[in-house]
Amino acid sequence: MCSKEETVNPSQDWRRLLKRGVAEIIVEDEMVKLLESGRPLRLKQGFDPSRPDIHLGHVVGLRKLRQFQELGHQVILIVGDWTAQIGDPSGQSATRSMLSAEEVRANAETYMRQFFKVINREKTQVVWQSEWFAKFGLADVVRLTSKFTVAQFLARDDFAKRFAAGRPIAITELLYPLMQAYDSVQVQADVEFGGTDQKFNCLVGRELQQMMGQRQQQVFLMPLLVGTDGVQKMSKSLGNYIAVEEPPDQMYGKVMSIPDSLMMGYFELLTDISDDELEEYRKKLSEQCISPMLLKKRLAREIVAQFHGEAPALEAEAGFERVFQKREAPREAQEVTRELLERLQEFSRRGIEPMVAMGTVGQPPREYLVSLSLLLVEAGVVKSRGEAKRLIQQRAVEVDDSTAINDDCRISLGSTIRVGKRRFLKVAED
RNA sequence: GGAGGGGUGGGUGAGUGGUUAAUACCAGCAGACUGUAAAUCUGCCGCCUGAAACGGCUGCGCAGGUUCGAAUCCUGCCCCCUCCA
Repeated sequence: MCSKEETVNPSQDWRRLLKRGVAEIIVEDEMVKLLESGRPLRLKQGFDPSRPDIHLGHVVGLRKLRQFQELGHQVILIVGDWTAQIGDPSGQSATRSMLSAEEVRANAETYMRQFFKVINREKTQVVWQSEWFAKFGLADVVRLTSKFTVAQFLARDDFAKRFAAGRPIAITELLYPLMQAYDSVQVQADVEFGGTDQKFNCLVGRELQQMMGQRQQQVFLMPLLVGTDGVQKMSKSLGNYIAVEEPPDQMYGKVMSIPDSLMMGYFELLTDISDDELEEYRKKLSEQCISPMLLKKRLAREIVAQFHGEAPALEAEAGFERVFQKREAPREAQEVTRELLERLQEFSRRGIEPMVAMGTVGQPPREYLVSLSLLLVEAGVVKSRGEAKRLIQQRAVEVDDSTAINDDCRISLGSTIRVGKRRFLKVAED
């Protein structure tokens, strides 16, 4: 590298954006030329409103978009209200059911609320696919499809695999990349952003643009974030995701639960920590002169702060330390009311002497004999009574720091009940 | 139009009349160990009653039927897949 590039120079800022946390740029040279031209670029990002939840996996790409925005480029957000009806075929086998117009609208709103937590709304243009596809006729469809062959589409990895395995590929699924490509034509995209699994679709966009006499868009592919399980890509259907709208303490906890091996990747893709610092951490980790746990706490803090702010992030950290490191009860827990206890006591009395430990005569009691399993079910922490009983048997339930041995249990006002590691109930004081 | 295969618990997938609430694996939950990491070990993993159960209920696409007894047999229906044309 020449020394010129190391100086802080606004016109060079974008060079960094092409390096960090990027899986592939097609075509990189052209991308560089575009950026050098100094013209504000039209950055296309589409989404499918059949699944409106944004998680950290999506955030990887959104952060990149945001960074380009900050250099003055324009984001075009495409609401895939038509492709939503087809269902995203990438990797998955299931054909999704069609959504009603209202559902799509509601999903789109939910999506955008989350989207703009990362993306600057001012520099974003939102367009709906129906703006052009609603006018599409069969003739248009024929024209569009006639430009491509089945063989071309079978080149796509997941189609090829399914075809080879004799598994079904719906015709509408073949339409999906075409529609996405046509979006690029409509909005005259300069760059399309997506995860590496979007490569094929984005490339179809390039081809179609060329056929329609437009300049080809560049394709910016982001690595897929590995989910909390440490194995598969983060996705809602696999349940290994951290959602953008997750409350601070949960978000913090989920980050803490990722395997150490993912930590540096998360730092790289999801935080602004400098490359130098990243390098330093990497080194220290491999030399074992930094505690992975402390480093991960920093990661969790950084991530939570991005979505909830500094103060809530620190609070989440304090809560985490309290509950999981010191094993104390959380500050706030779901409350069990006295009414519930009274009701349960009636229920479980069954011939046992009506009274156990009461308060002063004439005063309401401070302690109740209840069925613990029933209490857990009624409070909604556990699905069934059987499950609750199993948990008790497995010594997973604690009442005021002592393990509950059997189902019949004395519960006092103000008691804390813990189920497993993370479920808590607090009995009302009065 | 023809031939064949299949629909089983969150997923994959055994089971072809009775110790089958249903093998196994994955996921999940809990305990031990810990850093809510990894690895490891152990237990659980339909619902209800119960201290517990070899107690009851529901359950193998849907609806009926045969049988002392059916996920397993019969009838009808719905859905899916493959191959040939």
